[in-house]
Amino acid sequence: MDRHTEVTPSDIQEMNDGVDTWVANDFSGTCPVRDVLDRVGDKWSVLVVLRLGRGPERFRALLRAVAGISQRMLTVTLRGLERDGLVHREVFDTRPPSVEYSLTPLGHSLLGHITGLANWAVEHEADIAQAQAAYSHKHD
Amino acid sequence: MDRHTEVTPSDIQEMNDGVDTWVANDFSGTCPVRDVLDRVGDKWSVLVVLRLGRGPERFRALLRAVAGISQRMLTVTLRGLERDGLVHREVFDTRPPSVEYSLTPLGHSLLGHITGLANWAVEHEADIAQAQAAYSHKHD
DNA sequence: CTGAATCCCCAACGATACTG
DNA sequence: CAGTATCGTTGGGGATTCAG
Repeated sequence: MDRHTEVTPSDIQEMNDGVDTWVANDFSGTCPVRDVLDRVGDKWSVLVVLRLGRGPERFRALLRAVAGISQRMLTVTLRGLERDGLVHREVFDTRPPSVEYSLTPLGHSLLGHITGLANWAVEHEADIAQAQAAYSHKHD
Repeated sequence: MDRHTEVTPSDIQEMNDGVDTWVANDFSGTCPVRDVLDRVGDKWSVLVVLRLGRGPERFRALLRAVAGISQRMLTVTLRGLERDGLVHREVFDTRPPSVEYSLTPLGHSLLGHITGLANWAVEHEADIAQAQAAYSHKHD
């Protein structure tokens, strides 16, 4: 099996301990998962991508749609996503100016996975709350 | 469609703008996705869960396995995951003491999704780098 | 070996005000 | 409307030390 091609759960189970280099190792170099996490793992990127998964949207609409995000952070987040090629920015020369953001094909390819995460979050909301309660109980 | 049951990409496309409350909205309450992000969206949780997806592992082994994590952060991260019911902690009364960490069923259910993310990261490593290069070029 | 406690710093983030 | 600029805060997390 060649690394940097595909990683399935079963592959992971099969990998040997000796020279595994795909993730979570102290190899000298960079870990692609670490990179993505540093990038998309911030406070807002996932929520913005998730929202744009519904379709293109303008700045102000996004600002209203994403709960709690500030104007500044929306700008910063969108710039980051644009820079990484996940989001496309299109300026319409109107008055007043309007800018539309949309997912690129790359962004869409990510959307599927984080949608899965979102589903998981909704589905297991209760389980986590319950686990927390049990934990608190065990530790006074 | 009832919220808090299942969210598929197609569902997302179909949702109306009026009273959508599943995510990324300024509704008065809590967003499950926001919650999970605050929890698992930290610097290390995903990598630790990913690693434990390969099988149970002891503290010291995890410390070596997860690139760059400090002793303190491994402890903190594991506590958080344990508290949320994603990780099980088992103490063996030996000398010296040994503690084994493993994924709970809930943790395994999450594993699938973040493995998908890991795959995506590996697969699109190059695309992102290329997008970044193009972006830097366009903006001097 | 596992892990708690302490100290400290910096980068991420929020609020606000200003511009084209 | 869509940003940019500036400032202040905070808490995440790294290094280190101590303990069972």
